[in-house]
Amino acid sequence: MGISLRRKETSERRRDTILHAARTVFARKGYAATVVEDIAEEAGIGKGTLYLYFPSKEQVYLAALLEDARTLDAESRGALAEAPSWRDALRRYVEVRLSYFEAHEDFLRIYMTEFRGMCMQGRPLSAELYRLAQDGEALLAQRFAAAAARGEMRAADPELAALMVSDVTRGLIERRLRGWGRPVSAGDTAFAVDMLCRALER
Amino acid sequence: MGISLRRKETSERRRDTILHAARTVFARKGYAATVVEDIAEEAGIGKGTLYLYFPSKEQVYLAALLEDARTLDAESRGALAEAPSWRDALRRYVEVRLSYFEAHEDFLRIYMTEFRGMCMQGRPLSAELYRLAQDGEALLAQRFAAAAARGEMRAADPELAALMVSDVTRGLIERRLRGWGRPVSAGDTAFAVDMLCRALER
DNA sequence: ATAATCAAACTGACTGATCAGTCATTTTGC
DNA sequence: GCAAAATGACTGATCAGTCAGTTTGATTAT
Repeated sequence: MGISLRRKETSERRRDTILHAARTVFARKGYAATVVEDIAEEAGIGKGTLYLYFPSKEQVYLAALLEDARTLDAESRGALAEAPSWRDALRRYVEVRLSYFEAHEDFLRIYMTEFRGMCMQGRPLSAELYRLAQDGEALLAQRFAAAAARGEMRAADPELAALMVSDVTRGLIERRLRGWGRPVSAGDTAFAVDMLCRALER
Repeated sequence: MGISLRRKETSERRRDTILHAARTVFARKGYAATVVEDIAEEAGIGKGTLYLYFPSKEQVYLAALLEDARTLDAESRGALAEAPSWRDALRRYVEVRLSYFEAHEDFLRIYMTEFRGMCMQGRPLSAELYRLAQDGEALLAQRFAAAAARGEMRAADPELAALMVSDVTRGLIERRLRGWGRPVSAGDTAFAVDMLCRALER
């Protein structure tokens, strides 16, 4: 019993090690160019061992994404819960996402590049990932709807408003990543938030 | 001479056939999953023949994108040139891009999925494609700057404003493509344009 | 304390499949 | 009759996933 527990611990730690390595390598080389052995090497284990923890390359990839997606979702929820007004909610939403992606550039890089592409290829990948990807927007939409109902902001289509906020945020993030085009500064973020607030003002 | 001219004509037509086929197949299966033979088959030629017209799979891919990117750029320019006010420019910009992508879903699918991913992988692909991808936004930014200088709209950062318009447009397009999430209607587009105008009003 | 045992964990050489690009040969149409 | 165009079988490289063999370390026997 004590034994099996210790076993479980080290086994989970190893799983994490693999996921961490996978994020690093996938982020650096992209999904297609990453070879499973690269991940194993980065994790300091043999290729065969990796397959004891995950059934396929794709599952490693999705698991790496999922973990981060869950954390980001939790942080988004926290930020929105604390926001007193819809303006605060909007600002926090943008800020929390920008800072999360800044602190987890690996995740960002993977998410932005391949996952979205895979999504659009229509391949059914992970129901939970799809859900998490939408939950952030849905949460913001709820806040907007409540505020609109209270007459605090423009009443038209809170859902689409949330989607717009989300799109602008994604734009800010992507532009920070991309090697070309205008890099986005902190001031730009404030400006974008301000513009979005204006658009939604009563 | 007459001969070489006719040769040139058919040769260019064949090139176009290949590009057309490539768009279809890349759009359906994605870059990685597409096999060069698929493209050749779709074009009704042998694989070897394809390599007489293009040096590599990647170059076929980029050429297919480039052609559409040029057309889209031209249409965007036309639309913006005719717009009397900055509001019209904004609306037309969104509309022309949405309708272009709607009429060329293949292009859209390729562009949205793989090209942007490749960009973010930092691989140097095609200077002209990079330029074209930015030109649309730059043009809109110019219009905004001129309008702002004339005091017709809010004077703050026309460039970032154009980026935001571009991001929202992209969001509308992507949501129309993706199999999940809220599908975007024509009314949504009008709403988004309206919101963006409000954000930029004096 | 030390050795023997054994199952679970680990490993990396191997396999089968895939595919970009080539080139010796065939076809076309002038 | 011939040069340009077209072809598709072939090659070499790559890689996901497997599995026969090795290591580890906990447990039991001496």
